[in-house]
Amino acid sequence: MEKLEVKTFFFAIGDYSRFSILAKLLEKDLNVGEIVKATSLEQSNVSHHMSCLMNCGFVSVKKDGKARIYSINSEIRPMINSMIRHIEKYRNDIISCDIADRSYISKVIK
Amino acid sequence: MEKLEVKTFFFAIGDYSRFSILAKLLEKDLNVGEIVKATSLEQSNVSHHMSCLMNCGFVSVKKDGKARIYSINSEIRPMINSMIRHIEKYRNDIISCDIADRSYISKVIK
DNA sequence: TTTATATATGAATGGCTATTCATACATCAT
DNA sequence: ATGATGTATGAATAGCCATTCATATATAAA
Repeated sequence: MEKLEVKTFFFAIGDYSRFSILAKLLEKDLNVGEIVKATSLEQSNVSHHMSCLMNCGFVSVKKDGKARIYSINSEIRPMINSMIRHIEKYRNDIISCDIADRSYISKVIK
Repeated sequence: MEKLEVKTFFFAIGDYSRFSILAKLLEKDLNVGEIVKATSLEQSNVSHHMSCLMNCGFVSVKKDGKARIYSINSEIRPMINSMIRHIEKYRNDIISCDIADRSYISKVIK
């Protein structure tokens, strides 16, 4: 396990917006407009994120008229599910951590 | 699953240095000096990371003379293991992703 | 007490990168 | 064709945060 794959893995999946998109896609396939509504992200921003998720092999896409329908790749479903379960189970522990660096995060959370 | 816990979770675990430390701690408990050797990080840097991992509940510490021996908390062992397995299994897919953003990463990897 | 070793803490900063803005491209309807 | 709608792309930037440097604290040995 070397630096490149670990950094790339967390770069792709460790961003809140991208992880949220993957979580939504666990439930059902969505086109870009639907992802925009589901996440409250801007359209161009969503497209950038989808480009990242596509190229890292986390999602697939198919055309449907003007729309592009994205679906999560089945191989990563268990991984995402286990991360979500972990975050939900240890929610309180995670939130209660009180490190200096957390101030960085707090500033960003609206 | 809300923004704060997701961001905090990935903030703590999604950093390569911290993830590497956790991976080392899966094998055996280590004091700071041993972590320094195992990861080639600087001592003060390791201490900063341990502070983060402590406060987020990922590791525990006990004194042993001048040394502080850190151990990974058993609840997160399965999670870290599954992440490592995933990264190793899909190593080629992860590495072969060719997104614009990857240039950010490539610059950093030595 | 003095010195040495192990670890922690505080401040500063350089560079990564999510987001935004502007615009281009693709498809469909009229 | 022309307009409308859905999506992608390129460039710019603001600010997060890992790392480094300097220093403090803690413990042990002499």
